[in-house]
Amino acid sequence: MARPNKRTTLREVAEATGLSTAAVSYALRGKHVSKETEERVRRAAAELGYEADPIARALASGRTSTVGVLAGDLQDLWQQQLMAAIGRELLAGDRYALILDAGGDPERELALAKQLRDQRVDGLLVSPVDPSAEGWSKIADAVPVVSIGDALSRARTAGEVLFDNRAGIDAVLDYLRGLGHRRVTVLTPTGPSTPDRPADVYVREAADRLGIEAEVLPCPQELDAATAVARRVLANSPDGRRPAGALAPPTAVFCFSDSIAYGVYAAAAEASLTVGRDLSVVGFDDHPVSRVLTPPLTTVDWGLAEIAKEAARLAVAAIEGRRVRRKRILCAPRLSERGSAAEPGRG
Amino acid sequence: MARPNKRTTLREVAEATGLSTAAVSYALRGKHVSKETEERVRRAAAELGYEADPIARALASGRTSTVGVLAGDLQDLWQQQLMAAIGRELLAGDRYALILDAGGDPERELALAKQLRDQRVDGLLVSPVDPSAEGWSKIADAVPVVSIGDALSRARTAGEVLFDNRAGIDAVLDYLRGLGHRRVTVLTPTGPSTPDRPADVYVREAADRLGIEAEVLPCPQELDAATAVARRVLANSPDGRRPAGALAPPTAVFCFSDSIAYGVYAAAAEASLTVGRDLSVVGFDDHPVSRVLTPPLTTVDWGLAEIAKEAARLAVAAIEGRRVRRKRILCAPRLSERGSAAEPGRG
DNA sequence: CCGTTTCACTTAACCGATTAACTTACGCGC
DNA sequence: GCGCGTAAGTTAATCGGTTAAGTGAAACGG
Repeated sequence: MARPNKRTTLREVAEATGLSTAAVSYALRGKHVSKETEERVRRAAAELGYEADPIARALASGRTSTVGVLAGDLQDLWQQQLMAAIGRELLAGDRYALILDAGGDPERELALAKQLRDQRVDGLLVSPVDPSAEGWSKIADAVPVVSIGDALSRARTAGEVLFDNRAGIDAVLDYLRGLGHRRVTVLTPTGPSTPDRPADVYVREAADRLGIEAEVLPCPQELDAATAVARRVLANSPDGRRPAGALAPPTAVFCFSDSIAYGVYAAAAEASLTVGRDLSVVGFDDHPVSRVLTPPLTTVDWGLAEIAKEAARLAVAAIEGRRVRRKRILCAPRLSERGSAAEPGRG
Repeated sequence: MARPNKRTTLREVAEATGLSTAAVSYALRGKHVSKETEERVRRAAAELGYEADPIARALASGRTSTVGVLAGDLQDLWQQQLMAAIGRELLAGDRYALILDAGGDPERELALAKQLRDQRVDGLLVSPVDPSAEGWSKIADAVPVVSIGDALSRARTAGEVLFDNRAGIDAVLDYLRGLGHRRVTVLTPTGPSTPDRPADVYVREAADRLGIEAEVLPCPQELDAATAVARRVLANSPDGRRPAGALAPPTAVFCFSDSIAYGVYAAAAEASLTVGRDLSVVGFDDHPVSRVLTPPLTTVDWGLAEIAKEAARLAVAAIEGRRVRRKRILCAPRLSERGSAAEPGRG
């Protein structure tokens, strides 16, 4: 009524009740005031439509009941799923999730993380582009950080939700080997900061152990780019049109993300190869759409819902200052065997 | 060096340079101070590693160089794409996009919008669950709001990016009719607040005009739920197993979103129907994955990149107080004709 | 009956900036 | 030499809360 387009402030509630601003502030947060006063204040606040200004509160108290969620690359379908799941999980716990996208740029990633820290997010969840960056350390000192997918090697984080990549790789390669494949191309995501990806090492180890000839190639997540890479992989393909000096054609492609696998599907279609018969494809995320492809993509399910739940739990625990049994959650892979991988046909 | 884990404040820079905090504040923002002083201040600030506290700044100035992006439902694949695109667009313009997810809940949507307004986002982009809600009005009075997909009927927004649904519906139904379809099921997204969707009306009008028998059914976006609905639609399907009293089976399904179409693909596969031969399916978003399906999904392309660009442009213009020629952008549909729709086979 | 808690508030400092209003000093025209 | 405009800073209020420290009165133990 009073001033149009102006919010009611704490002071106004104080004047309305004849109390001090401090009393009102305490009352609204249920701290050492009499039952009656609290009730009186609540009533007045409701009447005036008072709602605390989060910015002022953040400045004074240093807290915001807000959690930052930083995606390394929101273009990636799987990260989209992850962010959605985390957001929902946090919302269920009455905290606002602010989702930011680093767009795959390590510098931007740190800049955004700092921005969030400065905005006083109570906690920060990251699916990092560059987990080994120096900068994480200072950030993790100022706000509890939970990382997902990769451990932040130089920071003391509040928790980590990691994937047992070794087990996942073993499972997939075992499976392919069991089907009879001996020549597998492995497409791993290109990352700016990955001089010697542990995943690559695992692949080689597993391949050696199983007697599989594995060719590891970096591949972008984005569909068109992935398709282009896949085209090159299939160029030296079963029908014999293979350039001199090219590697032998793979009978199976193991993709480190389902979006990469989609690129392979697209390239296979162009080359008139039938996935699941002429070419086996295995993914690594279990994106919902993977079930709809023809044939449905055989992939690795890491339990997205639980990942989100665990990550949120770790963050909330850290925010509330609770200790937690295990700061490091290791997700186990479950192979979702569907139709896209089969025995190699003609080699 | 001085105090560990404590940021340098404006005051400290002031003391270091022997100036007042006001002078430093002005200097850092290049306002009426001498060149030399400005230089001196910059140097000192850099030396002390000073960075302005965004919260304090927001409280004092009311601005944040931050834009809120509110997704009605981040579970929806298309909105995921949209959010990613918008985030990237804004980042390119040096503004941070804070993405929030309302989870399809209209009340939560407004609560989050208020939260963002209170956090002093400079602008707000919304892909609304409930565009007709009262609450938008107060929010749009406090911060420039650009809505995407639906106009906020009760608010004075800073801009709108809408889809020419009528044209899209006409294009699709025209196309299906041209192929020979006379019996089409239309799956529109379930929305909590849609008592009489204009889209439904358009469909009926177009169907009447074209002599098509259209059955409009609400359908959730989420894959499993959509599959369930699609199963029911196909239950009374070409092979004759149709329950007594059921509607005649459609020869084509027109889905108001690609994710719904994915559900139809899944249900069709279960029923051993070949999409593009036994059943025609058309989508409405052009999600990247749609190209990878077998057959590739015929769908409507609205130009996601341009939508994001226009929305960001409108928001930025409003934030900077610039006037803009057209506040209302109407996106034209482009039918991406691929393999999922064909002439009806045996009916 | 006195000293000590405890309760229920109040006072006032503080968070870290921005910004309106005021002060100085200098240069300039006449 | 005087008044005036302007450039370059300073002072202090303000944004809207939180919170440590203080105060006065009632309750309580001995």
